[in-house]
Amino acid sequence: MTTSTDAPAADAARPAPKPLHKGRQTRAAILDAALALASHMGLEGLSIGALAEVTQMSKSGVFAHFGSREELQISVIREYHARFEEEVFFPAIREPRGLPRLRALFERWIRRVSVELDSGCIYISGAVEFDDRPGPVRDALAAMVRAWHAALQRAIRIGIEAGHLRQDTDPTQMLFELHGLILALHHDARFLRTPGALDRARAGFERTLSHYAVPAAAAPRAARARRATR
Amino acid sequence: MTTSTDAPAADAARPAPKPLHKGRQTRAAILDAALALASHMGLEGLSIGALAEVTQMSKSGVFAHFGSREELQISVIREYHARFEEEVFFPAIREPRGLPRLRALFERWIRRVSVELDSGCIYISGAVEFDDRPGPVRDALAAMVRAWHAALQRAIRIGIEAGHLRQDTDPTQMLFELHGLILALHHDARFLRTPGALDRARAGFERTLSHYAVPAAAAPRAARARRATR
DNA sequence: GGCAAAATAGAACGATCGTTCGATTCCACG
DNA sequence: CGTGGAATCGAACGATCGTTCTATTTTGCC
Repeated sequence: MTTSTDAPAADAARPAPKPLHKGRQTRAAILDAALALASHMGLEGLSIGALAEVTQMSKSGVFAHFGSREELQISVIREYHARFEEEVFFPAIREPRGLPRLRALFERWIRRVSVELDSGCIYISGAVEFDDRPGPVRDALAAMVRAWHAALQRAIRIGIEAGHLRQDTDPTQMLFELHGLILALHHDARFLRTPGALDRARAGFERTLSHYAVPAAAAPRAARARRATR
Repeated sequence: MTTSTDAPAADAARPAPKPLHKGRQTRAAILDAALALASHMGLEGLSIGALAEVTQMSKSGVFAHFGSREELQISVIREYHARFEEEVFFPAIREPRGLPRLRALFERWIRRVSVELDSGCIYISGAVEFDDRPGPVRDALAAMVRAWHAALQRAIRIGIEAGHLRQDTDPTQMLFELHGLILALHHDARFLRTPGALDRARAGFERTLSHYAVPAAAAPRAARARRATR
């Protein structure tokens, strides 16, 4: 019932602040399955019955860990957020301030979104599912997305302070455009299955950078920086 | 494209004036309600019961017009496609070839997506809902989206031929970036409810154009007066 | 106006959903 | 080792889903 199929001894090595009762353990396993299921069927497609089948438990056994379907959905969102931080944010934030950090953030973001074998991005699918559905789930989801966007804007602002980005860069506008590239990648790769979408997202990033980045040490008003490819 | 059920015996005359039986009439009314419902709840959120309630009919009465829920969903997609053509494509295609036409296409696209009181874009929500759900609905949806994208690429290619866009423009890449702006607009306006998203999409379009459009000097016929960055 | 056909209503079905509740099994700790 | 509390099960509930079937109403046409 642990995340790894049947290797009971491997769990001991994990650094455990929590006493790691039996309950926590299976709760984590359920959440793991729920995350995989939600990324394929969407947050609204999450059903306790299907979750019980996957985890080899009874419906009520699964249910007892969350108390309601809504709470389960919110837990899934929080878990996704934690993993997103772990895989995208934390590694990238260790890069040097400015352009390198921004590059790392975008590259890892791209990778997280484009994996089709694994989960689709719950931030993206959830945004569409709940854009007309008020409630706690939507609130939780929006809070996470806003936090991530705020982190990106911070990285952009640092890039401006560091002199890597043009002084007149509007962080909100730049984030809007980068976010668009991610969404287009998600659309083309996962829905249309268009090959090469990943490279197009990268090319779009470079093209965006070619506008917002300072060429060398020029004044911000010299808008005609013609960099030869790449 | 009479793939199946709905045409009784008049298969031969497709563009014939519809006799407008009572059946067609109510079918159109149902489809109208279905479109409104699907744009709020998603294509998967479409339920025949709710549809019957809205149209003041019995469930089986609604059902009889489509034969299955899948066929209803596909009908909704086709109806949305028709309206999309009517509101976005046809008016824009009457603009002069090249940049003016491309501008009109994007501006109308933006407007169609950003109306929050009315329907959300089924192309966008459907793409997320069905990116992991093979079947006829996904196929129909993908076909419509691809047709729309093909039309946009055609407009971009014409822009290149007309000398309005740079000769080395990659239409697929440019479309990818424009599509990203639309998706970001949809996300920010409908989910995050961020004010000013519409203007950011327009600004993104101009910034994209400032890269792909030929500078005023090289245009064969005084392409466009270059404004000095607002 | 009458009549076949089309359109719609009504009831019922099996399935699945989230949720509740009481019984039962398991685990941790004294 | 035993026991109390946590964890889990099993069955059942009401609701809603898509779908089917049989009546009943309505419509279009001669």
